[in-house]
Amino acid sequence: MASPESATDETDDANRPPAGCCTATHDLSPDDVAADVETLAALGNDTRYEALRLVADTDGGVCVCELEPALGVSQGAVSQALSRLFSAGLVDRRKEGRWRYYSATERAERVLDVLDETRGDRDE
Amino acid sequence: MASPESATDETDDANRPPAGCCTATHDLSPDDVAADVETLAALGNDTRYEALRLVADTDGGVCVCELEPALGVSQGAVSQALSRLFSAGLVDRRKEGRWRYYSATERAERVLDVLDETRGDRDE
DNA sequence: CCATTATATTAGTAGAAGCTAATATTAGGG
DNA sequence: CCCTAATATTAGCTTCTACTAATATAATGG
Repeated sequence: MASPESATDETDDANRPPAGCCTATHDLSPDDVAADVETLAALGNDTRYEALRLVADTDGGVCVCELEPALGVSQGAVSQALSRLFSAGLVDRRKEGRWRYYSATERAERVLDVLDETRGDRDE
Repeated sequence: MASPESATDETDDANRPPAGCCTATHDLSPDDVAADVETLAALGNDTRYEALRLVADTDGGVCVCELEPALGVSQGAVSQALSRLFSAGLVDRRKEGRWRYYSATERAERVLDVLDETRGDRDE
């Protein structure tokens, strides 16, 4: 935990890693980080990921009842999954009669595309 | 739960949602789904997300000791975070002397880029 | 060899997540 | 109005997560 950047002593030279060391930082605001993490966490779950895939594959939008059999969880769970995707900005919803149709947002489509394009890249 | 696709009765017409209804499917193998979900779940956590951002922002690679102060968790936790990112295919690692350097994979860079490009898109 | 440093691993635990089942809400049609 | 169907919400429970603290492993240098 000595993280050699110590100006305390110049004598030891082999004790310091090459790169511009210590306490790296990035330039994202806490809000941006939170938004990204929420987006990713929302998708990092089988039920929600599959739900989004199904939603994204359908043009007109999908209603909850269509997803229930495909996802194999209860109606309540499907509704919860879609709500979470919605608040993460990954789906839009539109009400029509007694149904509610969900469709993927641009952000969602882009993320899914990148996953498709880079899947199987075991390292670069 | 009646998911109107029932050929049982033609009489009710208002009872059926417009789109090609029921039991949507996608065309990904279970392994692909699992890989994607693991990738996303690995990133859907503050510590690991920040760790990847820091790793991705540094050219030569970052060693564990540099991340510990920035992430504000214990050394063990940093190591666990990086291990998880590694097995999710989001970082590569290289050993050098007594340090281990981590760097972001192509998949990781692409995902981060998409997040940057689409952040703030509230729908569309 | 022994001490030290960097990282990994393990056990234990507090808290979060995700499900089901039950109940509430909203909309349409006799 | 009341009944039914689609979806949302809530409570409760169980399983998983992510951490800390402690310990193990590897590499370097006296």
